[in-house]
Amino acid sequence: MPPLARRVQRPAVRIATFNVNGLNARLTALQRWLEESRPDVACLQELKMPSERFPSEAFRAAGYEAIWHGQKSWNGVAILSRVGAPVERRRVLPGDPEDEHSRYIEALVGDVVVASLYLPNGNPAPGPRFDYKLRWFDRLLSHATELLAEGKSAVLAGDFNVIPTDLDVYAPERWREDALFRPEVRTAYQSLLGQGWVDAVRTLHPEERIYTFWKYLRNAFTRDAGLRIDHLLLSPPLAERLAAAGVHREVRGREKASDHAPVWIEIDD
DNA sequence: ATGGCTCCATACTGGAGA
Repeated sequence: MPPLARRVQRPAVRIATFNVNGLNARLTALQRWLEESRPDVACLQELKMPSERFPSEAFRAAGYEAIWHGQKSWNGVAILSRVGAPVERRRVLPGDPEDEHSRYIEALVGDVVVASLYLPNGNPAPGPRFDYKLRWFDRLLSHATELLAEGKSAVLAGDFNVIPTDLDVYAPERWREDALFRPEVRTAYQSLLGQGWVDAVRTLHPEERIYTFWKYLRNAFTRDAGLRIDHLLLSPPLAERLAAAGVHREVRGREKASDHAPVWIEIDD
């Protein structure tokens, strides 16, 4: 498509992902971000609350219908939409009936398959927690293949806990042995791309240093000592319509901020 | 290798995060 033709079209759908690091602690900041940026679809991670405490009324008041999968203290994922209620397809990543972490939820929003995922952190590595991360990643690879086979517009959005390349971390050498950066997880991430999934932010900004997470410690945000670990991966039919992508960095700089910033994309109609 | 910070639990301290 020629650039001019793209420019005159109106973006039809804006999809965002945001690891809120505790929905109770973040509700006010989250509501402010929703009012300001008005994403059509927002995928949330790290709710850190039981499902029965999810503040669905607060989101409805803001114009969003939601589906969610919480659990006490840890994990928890949700999908919000203001363009029609998300129609849930699954709330568990297939492949391990023993896995009780709430790290995956998937819905149809309009004609787009939307998945909100929170991949395990995996530290310390090596060890059982890292093994769990790799097993979870294998399950994601299997399911992602099946999603692509449907041929639909689809997005895998969330906190992948993967730093894809040296460009995605402020100090690569310090992170080599970390569970977010070890070769095994980078290879798994590359396998997703190899299947045909498109990393929206990196595709539109191939050379730019873009971060989505900064530790709370040691003024990491002020020093811009960040990582890019929150991603939106698009199936080919959706990637064809990708118009813009970025990070709402300013949200990370506010009072009572999450340690992650929202990541967003715009999809042409 | 550790600690710095923030969240959650039923807590005055510890686990997890990344």
